Amino acid sequence: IAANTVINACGALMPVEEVLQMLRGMEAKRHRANRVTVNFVLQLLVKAGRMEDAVELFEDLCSRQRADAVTFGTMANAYGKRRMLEKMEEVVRDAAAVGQVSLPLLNATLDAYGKSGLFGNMENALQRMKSFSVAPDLTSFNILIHAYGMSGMVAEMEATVEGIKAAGLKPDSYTYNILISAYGEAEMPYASMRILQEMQEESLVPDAITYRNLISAFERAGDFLEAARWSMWSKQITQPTM
RNA sequence: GAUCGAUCUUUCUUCGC
Repeated sequence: IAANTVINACGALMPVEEVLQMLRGMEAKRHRANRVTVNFVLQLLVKAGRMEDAVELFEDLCSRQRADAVTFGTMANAYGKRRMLEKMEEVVRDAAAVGQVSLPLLNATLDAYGKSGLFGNMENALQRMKSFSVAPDLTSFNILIHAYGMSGMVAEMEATVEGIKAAGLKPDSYTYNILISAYGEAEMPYASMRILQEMQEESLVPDAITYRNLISAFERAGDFLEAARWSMWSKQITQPTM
C-alpha cells in the first residue's frame, strides 16, 4: 500500500531500524514491498554502514528471485567501495547467472579496481563489458581517467580521453573536473588551467569543485600566488552580489 | 503489451573505518 511511498519519501530521515521494521511488517502482512522500495532500503543499509543487514536482505532477495539489476548493482558497489573485491566478483557472477548485469554494476567494478590500483583487473573488467554486450559510457571513461590520473599515469589518461571522442561521446563536467585534479596531482597546474579553458569553450560552467581542484593544483606545485588568485576569483564567481 | 518517472555506478570537501 502506501507504505512504499512512506518509505521512499521519509526513509532517508528515519532511523534505519524503523524502516526495517516497516519492511518486515509489510512482508508479514503479505504486502509486497515493490522492487524500488526494497532496493532503496538496501541502499539505506549500505549507506548506514550496516553491511551485515544489507547482505542479509540481499541474500533473502536472491533466494526469492527478487533481486534485479539495481539490487546487484547496489551490492557490487557496496563491496567494491569496501574493497572486498572477491565478494564483488561473486555478485557479478550471481547477476550474470540471472541475466541482471547492468552498466552501473560493471562501472562499479571498474571503479573498485581503479581505486585499488589494480589496473590489470580494471582492463579485464573493461574487456568483460563486451562479453555482456555492454558498451562503456561516459561514466566508464571518467572512472578510467580518474584511476590513471590519480596514479600519475598521464599518458594512459590522455589516451583514454581520446577514447571518449572515438566512442562518439563528449566530456562532461565530471571529466573536466577529474582532469584538472589529475594534472594538479602531476604538478602540471598550467595543464589544469588549459582544461578549465577547454571546459569553458564547451560552454560548461565551472563549479566549486572545479575551482577547488584548480587551486589545489597550484598549491601542490608551490605556486601560492596563483592559487590565491584563483581562490579570490572563485569566491567572486560563486557568490554573486545580491 | 510498450514507453516514461521514484531505487544502483564516476569528480572536490567533511566525517567515520
